[in-house]
Amino acid sequence: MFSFSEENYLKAIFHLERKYQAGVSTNALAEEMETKASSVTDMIKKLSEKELVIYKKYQGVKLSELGNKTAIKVIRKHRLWEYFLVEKLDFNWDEVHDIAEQLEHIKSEKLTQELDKFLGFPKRDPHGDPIPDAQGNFSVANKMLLAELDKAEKGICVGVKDSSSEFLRFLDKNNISLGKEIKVLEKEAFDGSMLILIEERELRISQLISNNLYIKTQ
Amino acid sequence: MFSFSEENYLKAIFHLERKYQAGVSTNALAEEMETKASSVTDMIKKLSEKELVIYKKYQGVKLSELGNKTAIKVIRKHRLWEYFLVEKLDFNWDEVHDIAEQLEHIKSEKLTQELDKFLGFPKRDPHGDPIPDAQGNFSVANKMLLAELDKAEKGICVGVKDSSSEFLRFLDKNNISLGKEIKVLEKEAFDGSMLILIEERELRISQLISNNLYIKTQ
DNA sequence: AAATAAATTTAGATTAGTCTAAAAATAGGT
DNA sequence: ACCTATTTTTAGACTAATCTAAATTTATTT
Repeated sequence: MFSFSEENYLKAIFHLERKYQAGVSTNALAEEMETKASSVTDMIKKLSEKELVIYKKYQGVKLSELGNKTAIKVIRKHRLWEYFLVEKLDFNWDEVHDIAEQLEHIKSEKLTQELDKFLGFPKRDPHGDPIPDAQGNFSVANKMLLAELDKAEKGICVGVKDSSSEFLRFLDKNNISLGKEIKVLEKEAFDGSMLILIEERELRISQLISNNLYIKTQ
Repeated sequence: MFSFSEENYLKAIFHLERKYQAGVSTNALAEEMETKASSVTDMIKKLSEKELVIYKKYQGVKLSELGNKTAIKVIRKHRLWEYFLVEKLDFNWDEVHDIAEQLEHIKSEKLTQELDKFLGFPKRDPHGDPIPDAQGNFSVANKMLLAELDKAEKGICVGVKDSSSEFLRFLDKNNISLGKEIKVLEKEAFDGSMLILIEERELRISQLISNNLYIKTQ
């Protein structure tokens, strides 16, 4: 079907499209893929020939219908495997990304379906991201960043924006996990830090932290 | 670490070494890998530079200590995944080979260990082949081919030599599965076929079949 | 609107893995 | 021991994915 590299580009474009609806630039894609702009141009041409993306020179790329469908399939597999690793093999949520990056490219419709069934058709991966179903549908939660909450407001922690091992381990260390309620006690205008209440504990967190935690209000 | 292709060559050499202890020929390897002899020579050179095989021009190859260890790790993963697919995801034993061929290349020591633990440290895969443990040790069963049994002898079916989907489905259709007792009622010298007794049923099977079924006698 | 800066593409090279065709080495038969 | 057939290796080419460096296009600034 498609190569690992092609699938990785599609996934990257999919994610970047959320940020740049007008079209994903070559440089943005190069940064996301940790490669050079010239390599990106080459690959985009190939994806364009295969009708996976819409591309006009110098104008950036967008996923075609087919490209979108393909990207979602890869993301579905990635998130199902992450769920499997955490729920069945006792991995911590900070250890699963790199392994899922490999597993997401395994080609077998039946495997994906059976895995989904075995896991009980989970709706979200360990980082709170929605898992697309077999038809490619997934819920787009009405979540917001903790940093956007005002003083005295509260919400449930539902996801992380940064899912690096470093950030996740920081959260573990401070006993912040998905599903817990967080209330903003104070906001410091000077540095953007905030004092929060979580499980009876008061905790001061920097803006970098609150900018990477997704919250659902009420 | 090593590429998919390198790992596949190591695995192929490992399997062929059982047949050709003196060294695996370029042509034998080419046939096993379904590629050309010239491609094999190129790859052998690379494996030799990486000290995975012992190679002298025109003399065939053998796995080095490192090559052997590496091949066994890949085989361990292949068989663990096959077990997973059959026991946890309800795959039939004839459907798992190609998927395991992909999964065997996933790189993560921890994943392999946790999967092994999750599965309860199984000793054999769905085709009766032994699963190497974390140290690379596995039992070499004292099995023989059904075709080698004489009239009136019996044994337990413990494995298959050919694990193609076609052969396995033939066995399913005739209700022959691992663990069942088979008794040889008659042997036909002319065509090598035999009449066997399995679960009260009498069945005539060709030599091609009896040559691909492993039996353990007491 | 021209000059400059930034982004993007092109040209040409590189590596891994493969191929075909030709050359070289080994093995077998007499 | 020689001739022939088979096996194996070498030489040169191809594709996918990448790179550097140069050229081109677009964007920004004055």
